[in-house]
Amino acid sequence: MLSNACKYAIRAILYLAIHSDETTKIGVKKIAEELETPQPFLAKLLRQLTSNKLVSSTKGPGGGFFLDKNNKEKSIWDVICCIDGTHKFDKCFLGLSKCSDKNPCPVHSTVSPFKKKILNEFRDKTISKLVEEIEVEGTVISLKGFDLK
Amino acid sequence: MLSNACKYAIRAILYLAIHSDETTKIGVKKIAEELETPQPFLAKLLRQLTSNKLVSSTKGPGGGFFLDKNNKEKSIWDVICCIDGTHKFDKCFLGLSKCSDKNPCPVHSTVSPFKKKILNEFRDKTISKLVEEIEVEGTVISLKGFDLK
DNA sequence: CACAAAAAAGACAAAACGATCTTTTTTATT
DNA sequence: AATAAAAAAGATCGTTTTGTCTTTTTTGTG
Repeated sequence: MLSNACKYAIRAILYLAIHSDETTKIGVKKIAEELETPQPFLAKLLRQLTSNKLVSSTKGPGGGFFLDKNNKEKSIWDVICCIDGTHKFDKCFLGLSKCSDKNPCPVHSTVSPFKKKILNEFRDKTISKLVEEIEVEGTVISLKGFDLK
Repeated sequence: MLSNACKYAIRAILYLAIHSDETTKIGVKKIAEELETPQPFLAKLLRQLTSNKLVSSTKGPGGGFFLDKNNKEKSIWDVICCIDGTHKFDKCFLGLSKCSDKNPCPVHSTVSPFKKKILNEFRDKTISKLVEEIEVEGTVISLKGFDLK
């Protein structure tokens, strides 16, 4: 479905959304440990996210990554577009370039409704809203080891 | 979502389901041309499908690939398992190994219902049933060039 | 200022995926 | 028996993805 890179990126953003803010910055090392992801690889992804304004960062001692207000108004969809590209969800399930609602492939009617719904959910919900829901529902989870908090 | 290999394989099976039977066998060359897929690559995939009993074949002049009755009772899901592996649809969207209904990741509730439904559709519907539906609905499409028939 | 902590940048390596090419085996036909 | 058509088998190659490593830049602190 998504690339590894994209999965790491989403988890990192959610981690930052929960644990960081303008005054609490977090270094790659810490993030990679908590998420159990390869550290240098994650560093590269964070750079990409930073240069696309999805994450903020400061250098030097006490520096690190964090989400500011603008960053928290972004969506999961923005992250997917940034890492995996825009066409992750609009491509035909069977890879046919001309598949569409009007000219459907044999599985279009099965797959298309779900893709549309998921796309909408990911596109319309901000990171901050998503984190809020997670916390309200009590389903907050440490992304490390995956234990309930 | 699916690998290229798997997309080619599904299209090839559907093509064979529509155009072949025990007495009408089709060679790789023809199939690859019709589906506009790389020929040697498709040949390798057809071998894999054949050795897994999803497709039948005979060698020699007049030989080729076709679907027999058993083959037509298989499902799209069988094809996906054969080419991309069993875990294509049961893995967590964020790649977390321990994600489940009881221990959900932050996007589990969004993604999970859709994955389950699609999985069921692909698993429960036989190739022959699928082709039947396609033909009844009049949405039969040549997989080449993707024009309505 | 010197130092150390951190991100930024980019070169490099390994594995998976996509695709091609050549050779071998089987088999129908003449 | 010879030939040719077809799948089977497997060696090879290029690209993308995944991941590591080293160097540079920035910046806060003693």
